[in-house]
Amino acid sequence: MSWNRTHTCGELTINNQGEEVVLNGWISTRRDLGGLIFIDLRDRYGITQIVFDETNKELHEMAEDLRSEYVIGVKGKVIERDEETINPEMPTGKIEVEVTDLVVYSKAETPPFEIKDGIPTNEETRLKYRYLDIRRKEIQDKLMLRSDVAHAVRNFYHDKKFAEVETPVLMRSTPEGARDYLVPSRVNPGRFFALPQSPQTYKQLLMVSGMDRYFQIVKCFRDEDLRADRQPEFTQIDVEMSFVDEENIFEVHEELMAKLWKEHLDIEIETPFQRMPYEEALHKYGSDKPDLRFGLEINDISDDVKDSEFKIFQSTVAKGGRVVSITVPGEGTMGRGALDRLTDRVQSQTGAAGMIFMKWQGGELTCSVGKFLDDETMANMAETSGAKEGDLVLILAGPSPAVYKQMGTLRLMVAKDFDLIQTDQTKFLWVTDFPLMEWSKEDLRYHSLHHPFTAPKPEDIDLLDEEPAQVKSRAYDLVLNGNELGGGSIRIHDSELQQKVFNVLGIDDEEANEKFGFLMDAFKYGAPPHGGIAFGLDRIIMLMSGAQSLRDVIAFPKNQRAQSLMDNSPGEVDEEQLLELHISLRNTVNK
RNA sequence: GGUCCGGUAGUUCAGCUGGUUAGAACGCCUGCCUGUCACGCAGGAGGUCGCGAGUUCGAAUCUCGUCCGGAUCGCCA
Repeated sequence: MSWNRTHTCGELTINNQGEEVVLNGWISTRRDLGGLIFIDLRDRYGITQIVFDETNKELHEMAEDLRSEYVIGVKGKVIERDEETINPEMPTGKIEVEVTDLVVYSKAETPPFEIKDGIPTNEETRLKYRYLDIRRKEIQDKLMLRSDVAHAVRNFYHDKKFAEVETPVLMRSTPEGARDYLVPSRVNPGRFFALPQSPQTYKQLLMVSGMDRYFQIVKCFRDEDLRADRQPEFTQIDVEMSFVDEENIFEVHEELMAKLWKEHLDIEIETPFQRMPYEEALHKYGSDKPDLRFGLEINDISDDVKDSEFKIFQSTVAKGGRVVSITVPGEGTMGRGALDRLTDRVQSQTGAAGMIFMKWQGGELTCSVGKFLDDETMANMAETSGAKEGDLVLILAGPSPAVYKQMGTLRLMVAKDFDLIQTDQTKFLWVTDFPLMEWSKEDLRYHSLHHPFTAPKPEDIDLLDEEPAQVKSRAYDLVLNGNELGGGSIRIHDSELQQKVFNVLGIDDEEANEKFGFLMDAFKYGAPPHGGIAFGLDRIIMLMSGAQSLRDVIAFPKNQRAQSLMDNSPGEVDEEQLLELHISLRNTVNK
């Protein structure tokens, strides 16, 4: 049984002086001065110092046995501290509680790591004892931010007349996209549910149903390899709206983002956000999620060098590739060794064949392949690159668009190396006009860039048959400081067009009908034009809180092998369970 | 699946050109201490150097294999 607390450990101030109070909490630290014992009592709300002196011998003896992380309750009186013993660092630092009664609810073993902020303990240990990790304030703060943001998001959509609708977690597996997590059906031998990669089809069906505006904060699942910013189960803010175009969706969500950043980080965000077509993002920044907090824009110097003596430049341009550059201001003094190391990194991280550099120093242009280039060519290259005296120009050559992506990676590397990123800035950006599909060399067919329900730009529909790769889509991504926060599109709401897109994607009528027949049928009964978007809530919280890893903003995350080190999942199951599910394990599985 | 980094006390790390009994800090335990808040002081316990094989008179140290963790590429509509 527990004593009813009168206050939390974060709320007593000088105004409570003289009050008899009851506190419950964990022992954070104990400072035993012999006749006097101080304890920092901790709960989610804060820390309050409690004091035991020797006026009550029995109580003092009990206090001597208290240890870190014991869970206790105390009754006592709020005392104003003497001037010289005030702790200005703590909100409760002007008072302490003089204990008159103590109960130990539960003792604690010494934890494997200290429960305090800034510990260097490796993640493996922290994940195994995640319940202890979450006792730490810096993790609790992140979970509280997440809780507050989720609350604000719900209020925001409810205020705008969105309906919060839950969609199935057990659904059918669909082709396209990420690998599904599968769930066997006991009552349907040999059949499987899939966990949703997103509630995409359901939210579109809700539009057909006339729900008009839908949102959901919903778990999604993708069975792909993990990264610091990628977990197998993650949470989306999922949205769909009827009778809208891109601008309507942008407007609502610019307001949402501005509100979140203002109310939770006290950062003013200007709206509307900048918009940039995919092609511009690729050509200027070498990325579909450009970080706009620094310059280093990419220049196309192909025309300057296509007739030069340097064979690589010549042949690259002749084969339809590009020669591109970035100019690093004031770094013309960079030494050969440093440039070689940078070249190595570029090669190993981007697959670029090599890197060429040019320096402008003392009024003279020098280039690593200068003996093949005349002065005029180098002058043109420098001019197109926007270089000035003292600058360094880095050049890559290769097939497009690969060379742009390589340059995009180099651009980020250089920005980090030379500390060019203005980290105090918050640069939201809509990237628009994505290609609808791209050719997959592996599968020898077209793949949707976004998903197969994305509407093509009306003016490009005629290109679907002849040049699918040229068709632009009505998809958009929201990017923040080089991170993809979310993406969406205006959807196809016409069953014939949908069927056509499936066909171009290599899904024949029969398969389309089998896998997506329900959606195309639905469109035959009156489908409103509609579109939507989904944001990664985990990623938003990660960026808002400055966390380095998604794992820090998820209460119970998985490690890189998609395992939970705490409960040791996934685990084996009994033969009997498998039997019920009509499943037998292949003998390639190592037991 | 590839590449890179790492694995030594409860924790974080040092030791790694092979050579006495594997060290430090924090934590933990004991004692002293009435104004601490990173309390202080004195003392103490704590190790299968991830695991296996090899080289060697001798391996934490060198080699190979393997397991584990992380970063990253592929992958992620």
